[in-house]
Amino acid sequence: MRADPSILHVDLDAFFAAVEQRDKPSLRGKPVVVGGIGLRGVVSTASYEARKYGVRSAMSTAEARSRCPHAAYLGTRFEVYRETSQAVMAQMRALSPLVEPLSLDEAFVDLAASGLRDLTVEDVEAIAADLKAAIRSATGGLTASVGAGTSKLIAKIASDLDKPDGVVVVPPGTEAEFLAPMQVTVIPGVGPATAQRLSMAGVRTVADLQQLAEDELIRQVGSAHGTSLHRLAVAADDRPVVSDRETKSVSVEDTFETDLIDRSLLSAIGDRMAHRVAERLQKAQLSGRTVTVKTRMHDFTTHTRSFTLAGPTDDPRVIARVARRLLDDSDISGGIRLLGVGVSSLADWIQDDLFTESEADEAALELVDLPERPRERQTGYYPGQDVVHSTHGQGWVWGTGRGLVTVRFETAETPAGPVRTFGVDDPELTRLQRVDPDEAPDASEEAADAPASSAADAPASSAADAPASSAGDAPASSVAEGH
DNA sequence: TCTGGGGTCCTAGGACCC
DNA sequence: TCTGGGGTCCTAGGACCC
Repeated sequence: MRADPSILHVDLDAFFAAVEQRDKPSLRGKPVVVGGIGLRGVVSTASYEARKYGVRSAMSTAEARSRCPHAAYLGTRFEVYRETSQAVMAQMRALSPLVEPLSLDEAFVDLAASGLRDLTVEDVEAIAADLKAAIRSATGGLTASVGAGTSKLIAKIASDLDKPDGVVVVPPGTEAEFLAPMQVTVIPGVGPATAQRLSMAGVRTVADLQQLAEDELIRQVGSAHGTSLHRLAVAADDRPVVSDRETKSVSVEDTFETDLIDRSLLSAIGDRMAHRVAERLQKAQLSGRTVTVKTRMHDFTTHTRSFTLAGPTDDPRVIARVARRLLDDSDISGGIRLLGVGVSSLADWIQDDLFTESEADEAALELVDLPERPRERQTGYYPGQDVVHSTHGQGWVWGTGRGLVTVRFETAETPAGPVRTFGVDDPELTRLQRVDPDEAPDASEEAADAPASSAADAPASSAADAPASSAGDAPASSVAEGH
């Protein structure tokens, strides 16, 4: 823990609504609500005038309308908010090179990184006032609230205490007593579920939390959360300010005005979402291995289905086909209110780097053209030279056409003895690679051990639990086009 | 008046490997 | 005929944040 209050938390006041009021003078001084304006919309930001009527973030727009019918209801204009946010972040970076944005309207600034030493409370108050003025002039009049202290936790909580347009600097050494009288929910990470559990243990304020033994806390809320809460309760927080945090996932989702039940319509929507995700991956020079489809039922229960590819991709067709298959595996009877497509397990290099541009890989791997494309859930035994090195947890990558498929081998017991079978598991990859069977020792063993058997008479049983293939509707050759 | 869209992190079970 | 423990990866779900 540092000795001076050199961590700032800057929070723009009612950001989206303030930008709208800045750009439309007629809205100034009036209640403004920004967010989803459709039937199922929710409020992103309410101006302070609208908050007087009880309108809050995350409230359904329908409820907001009933509380404040005369407010202006506006959809979001993210491009404008992003632009304005960048202007604000630039002001912070002029103050210190170490700025950690948390969202468009919030960031930590570490003053220690700019070489400032032995800052007093008064020093920091002056710096905060200057920063607020700089933000105001750079944004055409937006106000910010600033909190400062010896840690992120204290700075973050402090910025909330004098909103809007305030500055609160917590003197070093007073942190634990500063927190003690507050509700536990002021600690970021303590939401309704955790608060409920804590309250059952008699904990409502941070002072209560300070009294609770760590092992008891861990029993209530789990290991990771318990350990960190036990420390945060006494303001023990040495988390550094980190700029440039890595993106972990990219996703697109949409809530429909009415629940949708038509599979072909949902598939088409999923395709478009996959393309938007791919576009954003490409723009960010990212690619990922895990494709996830999210569905939300009429009763708001939410399900995810995911599939991890052998290698990362940013190809819209690959993402779309995996998503389509995952959606096919999802229960949508009764209709769904939301569909989402996401990609995670991100790499900061793209598929082509791995599969076609790596000299080292070229030596061991070669593209293989095979005469037939896979039939759906094809089963059978194939000799060693067609079995290629596994890049997937289970099974083998085996080539067909110009696509790359992952097949899962399993042993099925038949009256004639054990037979190796496989299910086409993943026709979504875009490259076929083959290695010398000698370099895939398990593969050649399989080839030597398994009795020969044609595709026709091998049982499909064990292949049936592999995810359904969409090879039938997607010739593998088309998958590879464009590479 | 029902509950957005974009994320992050954690947990838990099963498979698999050593 | 029984019995390990640890580590990693994958999948699904949940809490939380702005």
